[in-house]
Amino acid sequence: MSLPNKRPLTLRDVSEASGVSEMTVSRVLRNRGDVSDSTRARVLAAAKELGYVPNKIAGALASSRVNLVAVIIPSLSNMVFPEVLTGINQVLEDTELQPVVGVTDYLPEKEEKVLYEMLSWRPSGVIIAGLEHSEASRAMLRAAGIPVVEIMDTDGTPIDAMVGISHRRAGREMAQAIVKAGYRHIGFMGTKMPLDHRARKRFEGFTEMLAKSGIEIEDRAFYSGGSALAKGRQMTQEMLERSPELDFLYYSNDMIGAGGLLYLLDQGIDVPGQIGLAGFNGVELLQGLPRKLATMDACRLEIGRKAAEIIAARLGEPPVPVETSVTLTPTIAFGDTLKRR
Amino acid sequence: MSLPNKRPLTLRDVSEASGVSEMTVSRVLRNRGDVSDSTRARVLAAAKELGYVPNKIAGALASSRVNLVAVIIPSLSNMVFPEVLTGINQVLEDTELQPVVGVTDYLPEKEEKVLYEMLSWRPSGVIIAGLEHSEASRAMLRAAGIPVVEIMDTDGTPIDAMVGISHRRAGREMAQAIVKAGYRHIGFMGTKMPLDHRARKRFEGFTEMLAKSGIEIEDRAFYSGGSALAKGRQMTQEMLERSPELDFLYYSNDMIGAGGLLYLLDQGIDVPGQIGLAGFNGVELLQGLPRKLATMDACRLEIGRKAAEIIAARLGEPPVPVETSVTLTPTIAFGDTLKRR
DNA sequence: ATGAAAGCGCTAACAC
DNA sequence: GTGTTAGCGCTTTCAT
Repeated sequence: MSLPNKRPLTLRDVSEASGVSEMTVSRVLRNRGDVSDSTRARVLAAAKELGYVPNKIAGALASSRVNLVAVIIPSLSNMVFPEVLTGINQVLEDTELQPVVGVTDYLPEKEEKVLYEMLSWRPSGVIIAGLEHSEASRAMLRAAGIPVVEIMDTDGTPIDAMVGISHRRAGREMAQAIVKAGYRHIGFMGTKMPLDHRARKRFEGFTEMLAKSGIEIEDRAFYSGGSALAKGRQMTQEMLERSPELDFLYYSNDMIGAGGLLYLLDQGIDVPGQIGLAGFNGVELLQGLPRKLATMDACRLEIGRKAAEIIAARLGEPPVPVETSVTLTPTIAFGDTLKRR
Repeated sequence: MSLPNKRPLTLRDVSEASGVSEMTVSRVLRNRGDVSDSTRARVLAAAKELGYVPNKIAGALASSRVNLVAVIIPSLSNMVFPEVLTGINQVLEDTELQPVVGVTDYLPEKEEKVLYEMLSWRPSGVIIAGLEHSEASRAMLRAAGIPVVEIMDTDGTPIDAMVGISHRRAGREMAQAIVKAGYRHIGFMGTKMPLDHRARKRFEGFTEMLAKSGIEIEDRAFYSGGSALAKGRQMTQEMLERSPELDFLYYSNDMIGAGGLLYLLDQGIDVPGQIGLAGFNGVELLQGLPRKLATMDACRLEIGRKAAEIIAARLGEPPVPVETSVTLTPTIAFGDTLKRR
């Protein structure tokens, strides 16, 4: 531990301090090849003494191996992606691989930029949310020549591999459960995000299945920005004032659904008797609410784990062949806001 | 856009495709130096045609410049750090710098590991949460010879620069407000995290100020894991059953505070008349609750912004001198759960 | 305005 | 077990 040098330390410094060749120092620091215990000890002592931190940039260039996995997601703020990251981390922790996260804010141009930026670091693999990407992004991913796992959604064709759930089917199943429970006058609330393809697909599946029972959504509302809980409250109030005949409210995410639930309880409305409710995602938050919102788990942790496993398997030596398409099946949690039939 | 080659493209490929030297191609791609418009056009066309993505590893090694800023935080799951990241992003977006996030889970050993890992990529700067680090971590940070901004907390001495609030003072001020409002029997609930130094400092400031009024905390409880909202609910119930004399509950974060609030409202208890409540953080979620929890904003966005500004200023050409210690002052939001005096 | 040569700090491959 | 040599793909510097 010396005084702050201007010049960063190099292998050469450790080599000189320990009287061992750079090559041997390198071997010790990477636990490669045979090095005698005495030499190893001497090198480690010198490295520690100097406070040497290897330069991965040089290492990566020389070995053309980069232990990074690019993880590209739309957002960090809605609780769903952090959980996916947790799953990825859990798996990658047992490997040499390191996740590096990029955020796109649901913007294709930003996705393109982030992807370009990350690929320029030559990662060993990519995990990216969604199946919809700009043509340029798809081209980059194909050209990269590395494993690419598209996650969250399986309604489409992957570039390479995919892990997720069918949001269309999720929407259909919820519609089915609602109709089966006897609700007939349905309202929908969601985020104003034309680029959230998964929310869109859920909605499409939902309306499609309702149509089969001759039911149409009777009111809908979209929000953007602000506290989802507060918006859920406010939108629910507005919608019920506008459309008092509604007997079910379907929310595109649990947060606004929770806001709606709190509002209805406040008003003393009978849930799920007078009005039923359902959200989507299975967020942990719901556990603390006075009543449990019906929802559908998006299998976030599992998606993260599985995606990381595919990357790790592909990158293994030798590469293990793995399934390139994993569709998980979420189940409805009826909670206390959706009659069981 | 060619078929997936096994060998990644290099400058040389673009050079050959465009009939211009590698050096000139490099200049075009970085917008450096004088290049004739015709050459520039030819090069750009070739690069695009091939789908070339520059190799930053080689670039960084050659120029010994890396436009990365390491951001090291304890967690992504409690909403507070994503907001700090947003602030950092907002500022760095206007620069060449790119944040790279590492997560420590509040574990010093993991912090050390993550730091080592990140420093080995030779970032241009570090933003790291907290002032408490292992001796080895501090040594690494000093030896790195790059700007280091420690964030969130200013109760201590920074290695280089710091931006945050005084959690001790935050605790004291909340205690003061509570006593002033006439509450005398106080319970505390928090996370079981001996390594969350900021929560600890708030608690210390809180008890210290209470002591000045001759008041002592009469009951306390700690939790770990699970849904904070649910835990807040449950712990509040248990605490009030155990200590029915309490007239105020101070929570170490808003999430458990919100759980407590929902429980009390369920029970029909008069808040803030019979029992007052306060949390900490000013999370957006609270806006949707039936009643607003008293809290204190941790200035998360501003901390992120300011930290990034310091890094950017230090890294500018020429480096702009900046304050190395910024203490923001949060104010109490009384909401509907703390009598105003 | 463009090119040639040198080398960033490390590791692969081979020699001893 | 340990050392030597030759790059990895760029950018710097200097020449033209």
